[in-house]
Amino acid sequence: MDAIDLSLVDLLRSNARLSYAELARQVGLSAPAVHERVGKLESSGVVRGYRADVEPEAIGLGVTALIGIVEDSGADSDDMLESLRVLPEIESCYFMAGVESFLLKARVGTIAELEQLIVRLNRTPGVASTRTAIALSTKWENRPQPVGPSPA
Amino acid sequence: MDAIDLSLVDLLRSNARLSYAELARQVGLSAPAVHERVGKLESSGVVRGYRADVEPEAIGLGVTALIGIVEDSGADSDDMLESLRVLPEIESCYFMAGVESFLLKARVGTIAELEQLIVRLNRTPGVASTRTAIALSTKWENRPQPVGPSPA
DNA sequence: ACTCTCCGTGGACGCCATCGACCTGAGCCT
DNA sequence: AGGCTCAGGTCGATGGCGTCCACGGAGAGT
Repeated sequence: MDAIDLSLVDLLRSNARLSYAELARQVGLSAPAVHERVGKLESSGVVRGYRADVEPEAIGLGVTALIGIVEDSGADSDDMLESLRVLPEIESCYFMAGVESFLLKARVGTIAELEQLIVRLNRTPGVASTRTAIALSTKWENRPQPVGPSPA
Repeated sequence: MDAIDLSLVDLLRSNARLSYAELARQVGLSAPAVHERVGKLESSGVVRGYRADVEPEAIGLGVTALIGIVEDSGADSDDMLESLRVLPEIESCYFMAGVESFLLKARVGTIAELEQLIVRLNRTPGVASTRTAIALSTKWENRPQPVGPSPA
């Protein structure tokens, strides 16, 4: 993980479809060298994948909610995690410090679907209670913060 | 936005570096047709960009926090938004229903940096108070939920 | 029926991805 | 010091891909 790797990561975080040739020009190496470096970043797990960033409303996911979950005392967090993992609406899942053990970001199409999701969550073994906050609008999301040296 | 567009979006959400040729094979069109469709999805704003999904710890961003912000009565939300937007640590920003007008997801390297961020936030005009919850671990994040027809 | 438009196909051409062979410098052992 | 070894780079070649263009068919409107 040297400065060139950081630059590559930065470049790919801002545009994952850059060609190896273009990456090579940006960092001052040859295309095969960049190809090998990116391959290593992928297989070492630094780069987990490449995602298109899609306007959620356009694909029928206009409702965003953040849901805190309080666990039953004595509940098994791992079992709960498995129950949460199978719910596709839960896009993100954080294990938190505080009363609420988990915080979920969920995305659904309608308020009715959100209601169903909350009901399902409250029925899940180990869940003592949930607290839902609805996002009225998303100002921005997953903005990549530059981390490398300032653009080489 | 027909079924083929949805498939393309799904494919690109799970792997943004698929070639047009490969996309074409998956959806049963020719490469130029796919090229044009994806171009339209981009220029119409359905596809906002392509991001590499990077392990945050690997780039020195090991601390994730969620911060709720209560606004001063009479504060101008737009001015506040501009103040928030310039803070690179704030990866996501939602305008919420409830007492806390904004919910931020911030990522920093150390607890000390988080402290600085919180201090800065509390000094920002229009901010009445903040409430910070620290994520002990991220179980998963930005998992794309399939939305199209089941894989054609 | 004619035509306009949209959206696709097929062909062509230059660039890119990717492989293999070779080069160079750092570190280390004898 | 000399030389081995390995990591990590460049260079060159080739097959596939991206992308431009001209062309064609289906459906709607007049």
